[in-house]
Amino acid sequence: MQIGELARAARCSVATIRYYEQVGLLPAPERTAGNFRRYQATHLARLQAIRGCRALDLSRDEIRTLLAQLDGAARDCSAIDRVIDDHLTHVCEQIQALEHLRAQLEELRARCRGAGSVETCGVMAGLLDLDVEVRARVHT
Amino acid sequence: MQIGELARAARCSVATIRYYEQVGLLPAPERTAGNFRRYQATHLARLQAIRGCRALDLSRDEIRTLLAQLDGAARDCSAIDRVIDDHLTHVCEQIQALEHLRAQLEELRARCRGAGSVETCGVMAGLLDLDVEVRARVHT
DNA sequence: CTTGACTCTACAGCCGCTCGAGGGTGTCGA
DNA sequence: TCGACACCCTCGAGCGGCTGTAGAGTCAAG
Repeated sequence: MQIGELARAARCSVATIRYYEQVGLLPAPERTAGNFRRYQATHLARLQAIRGCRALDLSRDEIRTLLAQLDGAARDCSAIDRVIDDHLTHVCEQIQALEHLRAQLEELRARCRGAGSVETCGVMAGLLDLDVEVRARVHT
Repeated sequence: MQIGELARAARCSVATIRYYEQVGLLPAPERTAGNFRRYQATHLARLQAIRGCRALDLSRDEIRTLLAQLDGAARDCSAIDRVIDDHLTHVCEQIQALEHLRAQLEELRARCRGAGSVETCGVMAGLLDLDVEVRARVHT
């Protein structure tokens, strides 16, 4: 199986696969005589797991932790659970931050409501009053 | 007012201010004889507006659009409203994507529930089944 | 022998900063 | 006059998770 076929099977781009190899998520496969990567079924399974993790928005490091548990034949799954739990907490925090953001945006938009001019609009003025401390850190 | 004082007033870092200047959000101020930046009150107002926008997670380009409206002495505020509306829509989409993510994570975590070993845990197996197509594009 | 689909490496770019190195400036007190 | 110290300067690299480009090589079919 060469890289394009693997990419189609895992529904990701060829560049993404090479990137995963580069950062050590996907093991480097054997090469053909012409230096093409040749993948086995195990690679597809691992790539699908990685894509699943990314679909859950897990970071590179979190994914590495999970994969290491698989590889290490760990006796219990507590480390796996911890990664999932931590990430769940993180996702909930992000949701809360975004809800806060939405409320602020709605409040801001309400300040305009048909005011014609920039001066009377109140949106730009409202920007100055925002509580920058309670910054919604959406991207982490 | 030099850069450190401005940074304290706007509650951001000195490096951030230099970055905003570099990318054209904040106009380059005058310099002292010793090549230090010297800011006026107008710079603080503009910086606070930028920080307000960032607190709402507006992008560089969205902020540029808003600031251009301010600078251009535009007659009506429809462009401003459009930026806010579009961003609000975007934030709502992000929230929905994250809710979907949370549901998936909770479902995944439920698969373990005290299974001791990695093999019987079901979490790793669950990763393979995730609908990668409906990928929650949280970061845009 | 050529065409065309595929592959290779290496590097730059995106965003919104943040940090570090290696220097200069300006105001104190001793 | 010297040194200590806080502040400032520029330049360049780094983060994550890719994406895109350039320029070259591989391989099967016609």
